[in-house]
Amino acid sequence: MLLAECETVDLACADVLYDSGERLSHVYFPVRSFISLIMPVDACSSLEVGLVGDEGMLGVPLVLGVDVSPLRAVVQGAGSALRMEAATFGRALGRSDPLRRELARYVFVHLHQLAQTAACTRFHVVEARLARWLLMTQDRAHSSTFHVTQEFLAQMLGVRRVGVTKAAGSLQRRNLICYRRGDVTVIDRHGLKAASCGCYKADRRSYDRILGPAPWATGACLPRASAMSSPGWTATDDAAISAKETG
Amino acid sequence: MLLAECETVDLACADVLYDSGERLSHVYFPVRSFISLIMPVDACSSLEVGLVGDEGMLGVPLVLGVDVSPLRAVVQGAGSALRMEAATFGRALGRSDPLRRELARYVFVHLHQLAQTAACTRFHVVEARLARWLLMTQDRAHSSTFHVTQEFLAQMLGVRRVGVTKAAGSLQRRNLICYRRGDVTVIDRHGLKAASCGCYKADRRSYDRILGPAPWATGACLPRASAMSSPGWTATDDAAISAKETG
DNA sequence: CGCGCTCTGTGCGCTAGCGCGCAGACGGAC
DNA sequence: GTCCGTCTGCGCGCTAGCGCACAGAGCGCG
Repeated sequence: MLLAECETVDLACADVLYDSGERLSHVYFPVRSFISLIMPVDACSSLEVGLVGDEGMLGVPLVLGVDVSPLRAVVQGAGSALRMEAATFGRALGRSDPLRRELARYVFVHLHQLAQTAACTRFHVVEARLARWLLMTQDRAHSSTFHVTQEFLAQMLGVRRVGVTKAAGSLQRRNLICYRRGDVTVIDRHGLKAASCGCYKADRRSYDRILGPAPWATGACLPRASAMSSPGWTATDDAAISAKETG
Repeated sequence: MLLAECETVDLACADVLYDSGERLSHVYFPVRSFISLIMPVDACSSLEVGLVGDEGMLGVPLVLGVDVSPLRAVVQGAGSALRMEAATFGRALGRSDPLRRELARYVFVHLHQLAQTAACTRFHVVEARLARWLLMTQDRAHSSTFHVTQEFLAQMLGVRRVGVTKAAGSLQRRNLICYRRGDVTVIDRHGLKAASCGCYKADRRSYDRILGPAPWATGACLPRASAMSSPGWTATDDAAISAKETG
């Protein structure tokens, strides 16, 4: 029902869907794309505080009845997404109690992730944070290979590029990833988890607990999050990834 | 209407209203007390990610339909608060659309504050963060003097006690505050703002924009936030503080 | 009055990460 | 093949904050 009022759009890498302080014109439901939520702090520093893929939605403030975003939304993985006018979304929200309830739960997960990120950013070393970031991205890219430059990563983690170079080099030497000119491949997902801080697992646990099986954990259509996620992703990759999740 | 279903409780300093992962039995509306929201990361480190006084409420997850809290809530300023059973609160929420809308806006502000804190914690030096913290606390204590040890502050800011000692010493030498065995007095609020990072002002702007005049900005009963705040606080201090806010 | 607890201040060696600048490596465009 | 832009790797000096340990200062309590 919700999908009927959406239009499909293709998002290109580095597109800015909205900037900090801007009005939200649409909500987005990524299908194969995924998007970074970035908190700018001054002209040259910023920090990623959230990552949205087909497990979530972009436009949390609209769920809360506010039409400006404190965060910048930057497309990090190109691909398709469904989107809906803010006003249409507001009406849909008003009509459907279950939708409102489901999205409220998603807001909670987002909130939890924010708090987790705040603490993680404060206490954990770059290498562990990088490992966490790679795992999160892999989940949303539904692929163990994706494109991301160290410069971009540095912006996300709020560190210097050199810091990323060192951390990535270390992970590569330990045969956990392979990094070649912007193309990362996760080789040893299990090892990467061990190298990451507990924050990755904490995020996942929170999501699964509140919203049930996520796109990365099941091959079937999501029973509870169906309103938020979208059909169209292939189950094969996810299942392959999930099979390794036992660690 | 909401107040009728609340009971008044007295909160003592260092009371833990709920711990991370615990079920939320009540929501709280601080009257003269204020409460720190803390994200524990491991046994010995934690980070304050929110502060709730009479301008807000404790129990955001319940607004979102989730009954566990990812955060620990510790009473930081002793005093009275109104509280309400989680179930009763849920019913009230279901009955009143305006209440739900108002609280959703508060959740948004909380969310914004979380993101702000994440970035602040990453980029700003201890001294600036301390200044921000003191200003936030002064707002909620409705007094320029309050009790807080450096040890506690260190926990909140996620740094060593020594770091706080140095930062507080610096602020004191600059005649912005007076620190004597756990009793802090803000002497020069304006100067303290200058010494703090922009995050304090950003928080305030966000609150005022979304929820309108807060208890710290007006002597009248809040027109929009009345469901969340409570009568009983004296306007004099706030007015006195507000008078200096022009900076 | 003196004991003991709590809170603050300091010193020292260490590390992670910063700012800057530069060199090499890869790869697409012409 | 050559050129040039992009991406990665490294060196160097520096700072903020860490871990640890200890000294003094205020204050309540017996």
